Amino acid sequence: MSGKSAALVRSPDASPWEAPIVSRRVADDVVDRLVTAFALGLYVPGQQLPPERELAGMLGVSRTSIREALRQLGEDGYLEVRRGRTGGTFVRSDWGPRSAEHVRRQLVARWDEFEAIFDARTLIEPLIARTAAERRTEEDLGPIRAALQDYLDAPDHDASRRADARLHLAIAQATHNRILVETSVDLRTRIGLNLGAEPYTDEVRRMAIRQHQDLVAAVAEGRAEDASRIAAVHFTLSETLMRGLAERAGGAP
Amino acid sequence: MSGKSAALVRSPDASPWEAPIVSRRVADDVVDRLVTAFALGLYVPGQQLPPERELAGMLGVSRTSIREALRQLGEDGYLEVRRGRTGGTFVRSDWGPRSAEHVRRQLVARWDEFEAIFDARTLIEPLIARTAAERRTEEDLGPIRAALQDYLDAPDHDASRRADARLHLAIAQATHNRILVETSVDLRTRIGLNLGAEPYTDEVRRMAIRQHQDLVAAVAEGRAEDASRIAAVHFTLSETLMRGLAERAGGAP
DNA sequence: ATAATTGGTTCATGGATCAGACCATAGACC
DNA sequence: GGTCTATGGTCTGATCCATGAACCAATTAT
Repeated sequence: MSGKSAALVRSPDASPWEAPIVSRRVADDVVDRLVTAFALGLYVPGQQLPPERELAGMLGVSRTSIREALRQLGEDGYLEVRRGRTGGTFVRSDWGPRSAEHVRRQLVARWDEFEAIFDARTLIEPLIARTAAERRTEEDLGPIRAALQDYLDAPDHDASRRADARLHLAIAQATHNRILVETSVDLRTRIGLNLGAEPYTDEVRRMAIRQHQDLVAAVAEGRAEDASRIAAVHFTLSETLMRGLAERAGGAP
Repeated sequence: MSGKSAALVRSPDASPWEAPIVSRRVADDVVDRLVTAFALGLYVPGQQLPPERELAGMLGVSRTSIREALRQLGEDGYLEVRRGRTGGTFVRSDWGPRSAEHVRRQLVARWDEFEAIFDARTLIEPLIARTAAERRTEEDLGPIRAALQDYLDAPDHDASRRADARLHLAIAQATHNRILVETSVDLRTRIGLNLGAEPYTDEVRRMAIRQHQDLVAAVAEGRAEDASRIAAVHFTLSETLMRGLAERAGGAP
């Protein structure tokens, strides 16, 4: 079967089925779960994670594996542990690749991945927004508006990121399609994995607030084309910001 | 952390992060790879798989794991083995759920999954077609046209399915985005996993031929909107066929 | 007949994972 | 101040998974 046709496997190769299989360890899955939770804003910096024994029970794995996962996350600077009676594992407030050098290396190493993710996102998120506008029910609007309000009220960057994640998640869920929700979460998580945080300035925040308001209004009123267009602009802004960050960090080719 | 807000987790729930982690075995990954290869038409019924030792080398796993995977696929009736010098493992010509009863059970069990997959497909594939029409280069057109020709020349159902898979893969690759390619392949594979084969009649084939020709023309000429529209119709047809099959099998609710 | 190619089987080894026990720390609580 | 308790830190033995290698069995090319 090495005679796979050259026509079939081309440059953006779809993971050729003969690629080596890497056996994933349980701890790696735990790491992915936790990073996803962080990216979704389920844990904010400073917040305490459940005790290791409880995490083990929740995820159905041994404490050994939980500890290995926490060790990895700790190495990357995502976590901080305190011992003693009120101790525990806490999310660091400056999590993610910390030094500029670290950012640069991350970006260079994963630049291709990066391009693909952002590209896919600016294509798929408008589709999600359009579909949400077409399908949203009254019950969908509650979580969406709540997340928007939280976003407007967010006192700091972290709260803002968290509300942003919840808002886009709620919109994705308004499509009533599990696969679209998963895709959206997956893209967001991959970006979180690669970077940690988007750049953030007051001007950016003002633009994002306006876009979020417009997007929610379009979805609520069922203006599908508007929702699609606004989402396209919104995620293009996000992409531009990240590219700027990458170029300032010297990571862009 | 059980206090996750009710607003955040709703009916099409995006795999709650606390769900138990299932440790995947290597053999299961091998099974997935092989089924994907089948769904992509890389192996046609009657064709011989590489020897176990060679598969082990290709996938970077032990022969033990390969054998376990082949055992599973054999149990499900996908494979047939012959011993001796010219022996080997062969793809069965009637693979997939074989009896109508089997189909019905499959459909009932996975009906929700099913709905979501088809729904996502009719949303995402037009996006892929549109993007392919916008971005395709001259080099992309070769594989696309070759696959279309193979589809037109296909002497039987199996060859037709194989060419169909290659055609849509080639179009997805013309988007030059790895994630879109993966998504398309993933959706196709999931459908293959759930069903094995689509219904197939001469009339369906005539319609599909026309749609494929139109789709390729639209992509080749860069008519993005046309490509999107044609893809929407095409995959809606596919969905309708499957629903019909499901209802005749008594599986639809 | 013999050699070659393939699947079928067995075994020893190392690593991953688990369950459980126990230790160490530091703050709560009396 | 002393004790209790909730937490992280460490260790051990058992079990299961995956590997690599050797060898057996069947079948056919030569």
